[in-house]
Amino acid sequence: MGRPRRPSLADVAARAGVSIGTVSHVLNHPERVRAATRLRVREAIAELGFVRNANAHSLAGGGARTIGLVIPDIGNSLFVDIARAAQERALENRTSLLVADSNNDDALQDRHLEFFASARVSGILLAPMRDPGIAVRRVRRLGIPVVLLNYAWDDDEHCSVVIDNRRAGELAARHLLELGRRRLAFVGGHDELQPVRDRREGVRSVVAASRGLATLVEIPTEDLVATGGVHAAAALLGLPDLPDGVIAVTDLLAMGLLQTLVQHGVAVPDDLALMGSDDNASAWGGSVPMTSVQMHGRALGAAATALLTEEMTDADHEHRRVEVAPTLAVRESTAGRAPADA
Amino acid sequence: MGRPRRPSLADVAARAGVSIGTVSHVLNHPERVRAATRLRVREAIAELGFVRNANAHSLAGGGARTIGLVIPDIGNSLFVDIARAAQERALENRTSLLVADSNNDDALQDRHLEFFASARVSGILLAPMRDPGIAVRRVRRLGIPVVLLNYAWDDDEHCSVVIDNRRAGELAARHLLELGRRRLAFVGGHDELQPVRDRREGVRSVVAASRGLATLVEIPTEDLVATGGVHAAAALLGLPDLPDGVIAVTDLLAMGLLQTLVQHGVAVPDDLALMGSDDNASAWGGSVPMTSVQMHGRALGAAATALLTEEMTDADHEHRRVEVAPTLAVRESTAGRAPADA
DNA sequence: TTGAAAGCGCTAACAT
DNA sequence: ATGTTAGCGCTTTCAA
Repeated sequence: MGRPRRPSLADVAARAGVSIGTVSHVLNHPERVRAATRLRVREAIAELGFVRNANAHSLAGGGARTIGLVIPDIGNSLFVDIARAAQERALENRTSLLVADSNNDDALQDRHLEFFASARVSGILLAPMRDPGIAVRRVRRLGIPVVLLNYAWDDDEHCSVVIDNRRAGELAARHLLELGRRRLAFVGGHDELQPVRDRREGVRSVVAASRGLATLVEIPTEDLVATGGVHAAAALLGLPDLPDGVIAVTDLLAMGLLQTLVQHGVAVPDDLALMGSDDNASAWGGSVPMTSVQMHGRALGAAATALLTEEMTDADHEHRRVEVAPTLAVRESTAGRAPADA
Repeated sequence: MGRPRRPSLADVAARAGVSIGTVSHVLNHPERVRAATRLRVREAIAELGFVRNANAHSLAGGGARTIGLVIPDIGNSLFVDIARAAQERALENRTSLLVADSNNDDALQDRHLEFFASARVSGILLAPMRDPGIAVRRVRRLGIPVVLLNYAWDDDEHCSVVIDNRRAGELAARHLLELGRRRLAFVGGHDELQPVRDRREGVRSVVAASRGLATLVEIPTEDLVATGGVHAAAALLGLPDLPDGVIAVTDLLAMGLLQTLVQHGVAVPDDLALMGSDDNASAWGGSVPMTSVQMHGRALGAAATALLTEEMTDADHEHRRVEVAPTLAVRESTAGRAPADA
């Protein structure tokens, strides 16, 4: 009892019979210490179970080697992909990646930002659902680099990596038109969400360009997961004329649609071609593999981390915006059996 | 230019015309400060964009109010559920939840543990895939409480919250037997993974108890996601006698199986009843909703956080083990249309 | 090669 | 109610 918890540098130094400065050296500049001493110190560290206090380390000027990632939804595979790739890139630079989920809550997002800021992380990756507003400015004022992910925000204060969501919508609509579908529907979300808005714009523009060849009906949903799809399917079925080509703004939504439509005897893709976007890893596991617009989350995460790393290290860094192009993954839900899958 | 970055308490104090101690007080014990002064200080804080340095805060003895969660796979919905519930509970106590994904890599898991230890977080939730070994002991020696999630480790040094995986296996096997299935198959994973082992034991015990009524074939897979299921389906189809009841150790695996089996003309559930476990949110979105053993990740996460919080605050804390009972969610993949779904 | 000492930004006594 | 000051554990000159 009473044995000092949390051994400090001083404890290690005492045990190894050296000064505290020497211990610090074997931690940070081992080459400046004689091999024998180094060994002795390392033994003391092991025996004491010493773990360097990162707070003191950081306070005293040691580099932070931590980056924070703030995502709106840890259940969304796009952000999972982003996180995975970001972590891989971060580890290559010997830095840790911490993930904070803001659960689509702006206040929580701000809390997380503030937290990372107060922890003085070396950089932040932020994937906001809405305008991150002043919170992100606060962070920047502290000199902590922030890279915006998946959100187009026009100012030149930070780098950003975005998906061309408009193009995603265009790809989807064009695909259905090429399959001969004419009565299109766009299912998804509220206007408040930029990616939803952009994808819908893309769809609209293609339909508009068809000069009356195709029609478009838009069905908003409360959420972007399977439940929303189930409700939207009911709305579709209530239409006087069932669409023959449906674009869901997320794969989960498409899954919910699929399930309900099939239960009501609608043949997919014969009666109705259905597609999602995001290329959710789980979406292609169903019995009708889902056509989707791939968003390349891994590319997003990797690019963002690269930008952040550059900003963290290069003194003369110029803010840039990287666009990741979506691509089409054609599967059974639009193309039928024997699809030209990737 | 050269205006001092990262305003400190001293800067705020100077700007507000008070002492540094006063500023600290408005941060930590606002009631001890006259309203007018408080206001002045808060204005200075806002104008300067001051964000308290958590490192210094923690160093000087301020509570950490952070808990770290280490999970093996951020793509697994069980851990996503755990993380969500843990975050909710943590927020109720005004503490932040940081997630680190160890990507099924023991070395990375240790790194994350070490990181949280060095950051002197107030507690750690650890969901290990294998024996966390000495790394977790290191953390404990620092006096940081650790709660083990989803892993039964017999020692009395920490609390743990576990799923009764054996029971999960039993539930699954019993369900299939009750449906009249006799030729069972268990698909999934290597022996190295405790949850897999336990679930299989549960299945075996039920089959054994049937006294020859039922048979069981076991099919290992390389991974626990859809790909593994696709391969396993091939193995199933190659069997002299196709099983009529298949238990996949994860839902993703079951999804892969389903897709491939259906493509080969096997009717689910008529020819073959198929079920998974974990109750992956996305699994029930397919056109054949998947029967699954629900693992109640949210309950796990909530219980673990509660235990951790207790250990963090109560001086006289007794380590406990909480068991969360799995339950059956019967859906179409075993019961056919009009299932008795929850 | 090693030791001594001055902070880093903050909290919490203790004074006033 | 507010100011002063001694650390917290570490890094980093600077001296020895």
